[in-house]
Formats: sequence, structure tokens, C-alpha cells
Amino acid sequence: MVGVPELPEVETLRQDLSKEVSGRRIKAVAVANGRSVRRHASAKHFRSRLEGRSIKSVSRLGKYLLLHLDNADTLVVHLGMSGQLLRVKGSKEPKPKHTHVVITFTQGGELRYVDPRTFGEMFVSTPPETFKAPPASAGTFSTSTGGGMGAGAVSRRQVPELSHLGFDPIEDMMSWDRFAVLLRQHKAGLKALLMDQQFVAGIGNVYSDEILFAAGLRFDRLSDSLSVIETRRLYRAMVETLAEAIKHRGSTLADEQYRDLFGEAGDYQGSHQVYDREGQPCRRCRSPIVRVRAGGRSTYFCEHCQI
DNA sequence: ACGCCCGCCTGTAAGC
DNA sequence: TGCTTACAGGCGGGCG
Repeated sequence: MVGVPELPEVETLRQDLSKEVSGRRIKAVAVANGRSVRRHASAKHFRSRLEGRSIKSVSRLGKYLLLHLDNADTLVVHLGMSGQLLRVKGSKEPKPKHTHVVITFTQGGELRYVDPRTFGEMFVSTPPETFKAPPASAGTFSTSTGGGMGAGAVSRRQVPELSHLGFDPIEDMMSWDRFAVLLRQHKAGLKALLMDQQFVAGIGNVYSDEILFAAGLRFDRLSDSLSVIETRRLYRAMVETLAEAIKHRGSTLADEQYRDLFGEAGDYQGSHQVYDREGQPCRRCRSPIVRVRAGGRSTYFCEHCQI
């Protein structure tokens, strides 16, 4: 059914990319489908921004991968619904269908971007002037939801195209009190709020359901109706569910769509409590998992365990 | 102003 | 059996 890369899948890719491509120099870039680089005026423009550059480090903001280049530019990768990033040792290996971009390194090997549904994209971002020459004195930058100065905050300033994203739940830790304030400020149903990238970045349909089950809260509870205990449960559930999924290298569902950098499946789908488990017994109370449509999306939950 | 819903896409699977 | 149709969903934009 679904194999959408969310924060845990993208973080797994980031960790592997960090080891595999940091320090590598880009020899050539081939674009087979211009739609994947649609933010650029042309594929040639995209290529020219990358060729000859080397990759310094790899970070992540929500579901976006950030490959930092040696000239302060950033190659941004978003996998959309069906994107895959694959590290291949030699160029002779057969290219999968829908291979839209191939980045070849000078020391051999290549990075392939595969995306059947083409909802994903790649683009090169240039930091704004204010970031290029940071004032030595002051860290007076503020973020939309104020998540402190974690790696997410740095990335947000460096990549203006991603300035709309909310805090990153793994990179930008915050106090429960701060989280409670944000929940009251952004009044909405809990599932809609968790999936709102401008509130918190990186959570999609699968992990929002898993987080809400872990928190014992229904998808339609209003965010300003939580008690102090419930607020803490939600924050803990969010951080711990995502961290646990990262440990298991993400979820590869029935469609096998998500694959890591080496083409391997994730391992967390077996730990899912509710997602894609309609009619199956709740692992906690044995009552059947219910599926409803909320905000146009499939929503799974336990009527007994979530209130 | 804000929330909902469409359009973008292809692969898969249910339905006739 | 084979074709058609529905569905899956991240995200941006438009409409109510």
C-alpha cells in the first residue's frame, strides 16, 4: 500500500549517506527527468551547481535531506511519496526504472535518485547573505516555533526554501512547558497537527498514528484540551516512537517502496501497533483496530486504548 | 484568514 | 480473463 519515507526513514538515509558520500567530489550529474529538478530553470543549471563540488556533510530537517557542499550551497533532497536514494559502487549495475538523477563521484561509484511518482525533488539551495556572513556577536535568530538552537535551527537558516518548517522532533529538543504552549497556540486535531510540517517537521501518516497510540490519545482530540500528563505523554511518545523507528532503520511496508541507501528494507513495520492493522487485535487490549478516514487520509487507532 | 480539497503522478489491486 | 477504476499520499496552491 504505502511506503512513504518519513523522519525515521530519512534519518536512516542520512546516517548512511554521512558515511558513504562525505568528502566525495561530484564528477558528473545526469538528469533523465527534469521534473525531479523542477525548481531549477533547467537541468543544465542544476548540473552546473553541483559538478566539481564536494560534499562536506549530511544533515536532515524533517523529511528533507541536506547535503552540504564545499561552497556553502546545499543539495536538498526530498523523497516525496516514492523516492529512493541508492548508493551504487559501479555504474554497470542495471538502472531501475524511473532513475531520474545520477550523481557520479570522482573516486568511482554513484548516487542514484529513483522516484516513480515524481512527487519528490532535488534542488541546490544558496544560503542568504545574512547566513553567509554571520555576525560574530549575536545569535539573535529566531525560528517560527522556537526550538532552541539545534541542528534543525541551523539548517532552517541555511536553506531559505525550508524556512516554513516547524521544529525537528529529534534535533530540536524542548521542554514540556514549551511543547504545551505550542499545542495551545496551534489549536487543531492532534493527528492533523502532528502531520502539519509547519508545526513539527518529519511526521506523516504512518508515524502520526503510531505516536498517538503510544500516547493513548485519539486522532481527533483537540490540541488545547490536553492535561499536563497527556501533554508529557504525547511529547514522550513522539520522541520515543521516532527514536525507536530509527533504531530499526525505518518501516518498509507491503509495497516494499522504502529502501535504504543500499537497497535494504527497514525493520520497524513489525513493531507497528495500529498502522495498516485494521480489524486486527490491539496488541495491548485485543479489541480490533479501527480504520477511519480523517482529513482525507486513512487513520488507524484503538477505540479502547486511545481517548 | 484559515481549513479543506484538488492536482500532481504511477503502481497495485479490487471490481465488473 | 482483461480492462477500467479506485486508491495510496506529501505538498503546494486555490477556493470557499
